[in-house]
Amino acid sequence: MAEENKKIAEDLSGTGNFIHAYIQEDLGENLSHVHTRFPPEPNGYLHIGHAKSICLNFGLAKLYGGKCNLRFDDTNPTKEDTEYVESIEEDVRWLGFDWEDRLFFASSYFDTFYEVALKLIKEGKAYVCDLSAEEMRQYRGTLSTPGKNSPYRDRSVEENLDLFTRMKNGEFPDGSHTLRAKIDMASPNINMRDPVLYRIAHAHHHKTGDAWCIYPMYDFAHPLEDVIENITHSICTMEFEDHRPLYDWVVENSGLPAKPRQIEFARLGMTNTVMSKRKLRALVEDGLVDGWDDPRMPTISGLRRRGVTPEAIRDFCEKIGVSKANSRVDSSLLDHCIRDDLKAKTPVAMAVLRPLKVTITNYPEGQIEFLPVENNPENEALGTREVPFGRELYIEQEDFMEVPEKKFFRLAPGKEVRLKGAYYITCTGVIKDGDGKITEVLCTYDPETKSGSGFEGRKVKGTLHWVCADTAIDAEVRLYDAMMLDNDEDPSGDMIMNPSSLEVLSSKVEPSIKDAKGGDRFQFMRNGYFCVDTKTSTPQKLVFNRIVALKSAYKPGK
RNA sequence: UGGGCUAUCGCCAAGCGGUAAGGCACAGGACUUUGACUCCUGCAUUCGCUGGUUCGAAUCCAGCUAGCCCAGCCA
Repeated sequence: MAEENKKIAEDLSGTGNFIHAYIQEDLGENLSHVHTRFPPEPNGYLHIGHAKSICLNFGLAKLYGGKCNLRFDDTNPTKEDTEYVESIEEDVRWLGFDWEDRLFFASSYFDTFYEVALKLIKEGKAYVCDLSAEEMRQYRGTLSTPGKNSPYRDRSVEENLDLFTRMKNGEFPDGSHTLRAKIDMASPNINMRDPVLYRIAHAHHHKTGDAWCIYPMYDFAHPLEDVIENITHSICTMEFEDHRPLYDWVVENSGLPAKPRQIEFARLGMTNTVMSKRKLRALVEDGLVDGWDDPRMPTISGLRRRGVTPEAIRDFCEKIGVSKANSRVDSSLLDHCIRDDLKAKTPVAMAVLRPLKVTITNYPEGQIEFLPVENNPENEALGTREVPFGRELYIEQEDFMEVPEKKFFRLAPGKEVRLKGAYYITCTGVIKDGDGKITEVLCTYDPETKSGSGFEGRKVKGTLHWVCADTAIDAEVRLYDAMMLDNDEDPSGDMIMNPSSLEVLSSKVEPSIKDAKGGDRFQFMRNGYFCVDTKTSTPQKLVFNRIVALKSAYKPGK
């Protein structure tokens, strides 16, 4: 086994982040396997920051031939709910990870936690404290001054055992007593100043019901959970770095054999969005977004509904790397990963987001012809389809300029462009309404230039997408922009919702996609990637979410 | 002002004493029936600062500076 481990370590030497170095160091010594865990508290929905942790934990386990558990850290019943455990399971599974038969709940270890607490009391390492929350804060001292011992610190083992048992039996009200570790009230690390191990909470737990009225604190429960599950590497975020001495203290004094190693990494920050559970919940509760799965949300469910693939998210998590430095990843990297994943596997269709009517004056009235168009030029396996063409069409409003600016090589009076898969057309005039607004563009087409005919007579600079007016179907298209804009904060320091984060359009799409189902993805040529909304789209009225726009080198007005 | 952590290109991020990987972004160019994709090219004589050790330092040492985290009976 040791040889195998060395082999793995050698194969991986030089790979990426600092965690590998730690693991390889451990593999070289006494570790015969790698066992990690993803331990969310079921008090909210998962977001892309959690995806980073999920990819890290499951990824490391897979890389080293080990295992990764899904464990709910449900030690605070007042904030948790089964709604969240269900959504978390769904999200982790959707992301493509498998915890097999290792789905655990901290709450199922409550008996063991209690036993360890008893052991600590008997060894004089824990005591029941009667200080109120306010008093305890006073006794704790400050960042720069030591705390002082609780007057209850030297109770006898017998008294502590009696009191703790009565706490468990429900004889005391919330807040009246706590069980504390006896460590060092003068420690420069505040976490070591006799931390609370258990508190009283007469609350209903989503798993254990009313069986308990005392609940363990994170600092006591988490290391024990890791020990019980034989976790070798307990990976968490940077803010727990100061807790590591306490983590090790609990492990050491638990009397249990496993010795997990806690490793901290920097949580994900991203531009133009917020990642804090508190702020995301506020957006949902204030009705600023359409729930946790609003397509603008950085939640896994929001990204899923928007049409982002798990592959793209995994690729993103790999590309951002893992380190201990505070960072804020540019959201354009996520956009890139999304496009990169979708470009070859998504069929292309034509949709005109903001329609402008075009009449081909020399094309026979009433005639419709079907033109073959490839579904994805990069992926022949996706085949071709027949797209109807007629005298009346729609093109994109932004593809026409009555007075073209320099470098505008789309349609303009007297200019010729290609209609994708169809013909060259030349603009011969415009029709305006009473306000001078252009309502229709008049063109002629050249039959000789038919797509696929091999016409080489002349080149044209622009190729436009279009849709046949008679056969087009109406669709609602939702364009999303950044949910939050960086540097746009209110006085409280919170970011403000971007007022143009959602734009709803009445669009025209080609008839070939009329049977699209919720979750189906398309590239709308020259526009971006879109996904049929799973919540609101109906066969009568298709609704598309824009997943991400295409890149564009065209800079209007430049 | 106590303790912990971090500092390498606009944004991420490798690097672990032998003379600055990669990705994103950006800028040019080629190609193009998507101004997309793809392909080229460019993009840190320099690693928070200052000293020191060394033939040689982003890497070692010392001192400074800046940012983040910790005073929940939250996780």
